Amino acid sequence: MSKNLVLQPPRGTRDWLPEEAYAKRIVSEKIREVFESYGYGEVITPAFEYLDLLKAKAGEEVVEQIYAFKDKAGRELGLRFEMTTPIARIVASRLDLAKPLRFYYVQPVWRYEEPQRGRWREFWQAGIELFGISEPEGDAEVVAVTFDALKAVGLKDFDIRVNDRRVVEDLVLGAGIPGDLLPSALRVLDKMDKFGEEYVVSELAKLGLREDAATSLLEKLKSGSLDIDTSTQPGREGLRRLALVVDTLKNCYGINVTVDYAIVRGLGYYTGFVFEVKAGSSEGLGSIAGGGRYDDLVSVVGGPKIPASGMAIGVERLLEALSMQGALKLDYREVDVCVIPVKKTPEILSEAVAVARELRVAGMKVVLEVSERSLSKLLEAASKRGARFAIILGERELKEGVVTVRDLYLWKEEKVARPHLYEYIRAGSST
RNA sequence: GCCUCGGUGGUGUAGCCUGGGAACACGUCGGCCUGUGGAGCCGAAGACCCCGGGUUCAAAUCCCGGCCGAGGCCCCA
Repeated sequence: MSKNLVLQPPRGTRDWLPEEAYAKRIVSEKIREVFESYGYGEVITPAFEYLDLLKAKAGEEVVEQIYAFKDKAGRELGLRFEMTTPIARIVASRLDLAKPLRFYYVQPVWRYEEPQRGRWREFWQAGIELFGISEPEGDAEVVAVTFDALKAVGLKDFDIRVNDRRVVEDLVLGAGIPGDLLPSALRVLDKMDKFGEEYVVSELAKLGLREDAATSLLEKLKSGSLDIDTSTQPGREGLRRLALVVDTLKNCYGINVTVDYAIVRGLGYYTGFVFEVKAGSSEGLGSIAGGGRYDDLVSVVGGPKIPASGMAIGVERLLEALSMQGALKLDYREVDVCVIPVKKTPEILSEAVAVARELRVAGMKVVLEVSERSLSKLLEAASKRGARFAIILGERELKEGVVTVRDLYLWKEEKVARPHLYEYIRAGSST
């Protein structure tokens, strides 16, 4: 063994110890239940894909974040940086599957970025994709699933912000910004919350927008009103659909969302509706979840044009937000019962194994203590590990056909006849 | 790509400014106590103070370079 090995996990990755892994699993399971309750089915795809596929519809910036490599046969591959493109591949290639399709996943993805709070190079996404529904009601369903999933895990005061790209684009172009500067303008507008109106106006001036035009543009954007003037056909369409999504959510699902024209979202494949979720009291974490409509992706990947809408929850961010809110209360216990043979004679040991097996079969977590330490040390260890009971087994017990059950919480112990052991422990566990 | 901070036993830290004995907590192991004192007390093991160079009689400490990490900007889950 070399002494020089780096024992930390690589930058941007992490280990999950039992308690953390448990929290992640519980949260993931609650999310899955919500996804499945809406009729979504799980899909699992490879960690790596052909590089060309991943590049197909990603912005240039995202392409640079792909972990790319060649396999031994020279194939150009890359680790998936999100799940939507791989799933679009499935949909594009499996035209035999009847639409609409409802898929979900809980999987790790990889991006070569500079790590920060809530930003990892390997992270988990839990998301859904809805293919074959072009109506705004599909977008509303996606938002509703997101809402229910976040509620199910106990996230408090989160805010869902919705937008349609075409509306902002319409307004920005209408204000007089040339088409080629649109991306820069959108980026500037996104800074509204962070740097304030004055900053945005001055930045827009650099893009050639007069101050009064910029101010009136900001007025419209800030209003979050669905009753604004649009100048283009796509803009009108976007506005109409956005209003429908908001209405459906409010009137049918009872979910209130905020219209925020600054939400644009980075991934290049969104074609209209977009949304984002941020949680209260989790500043600096970025968005917990996000999604939108991507009607072109399946065709870009080589399939027919199939409308689609989807979203992803950042599992690590969700966990961190939950723990910041103090909403991550889990009763984690690794061990329920510790079986301690006093001496390791064959008779005692086989009785200990039998006792442990009996309780394990009944669904309890049982450690059979086999290390050579004094009884008091072993009791101490069992207690620290969080076990509720210690079962002490030696010659005396064997002779009498009983076991000594020590309640490590109540500091009591009692001899219990073998046939009543499980009953005794089960009764004690629930107090 | 830019910026800030950091790297000291297994883990988390103090010490660094104002250079000279490497400390504390937890953890581990043991003794008091070879079938029940989970507490407590006592003890032990465990660190070439990230690497390399420089300054100095003397460097964990000051200086330079590198490597690694955590955050911020950008962007994003």
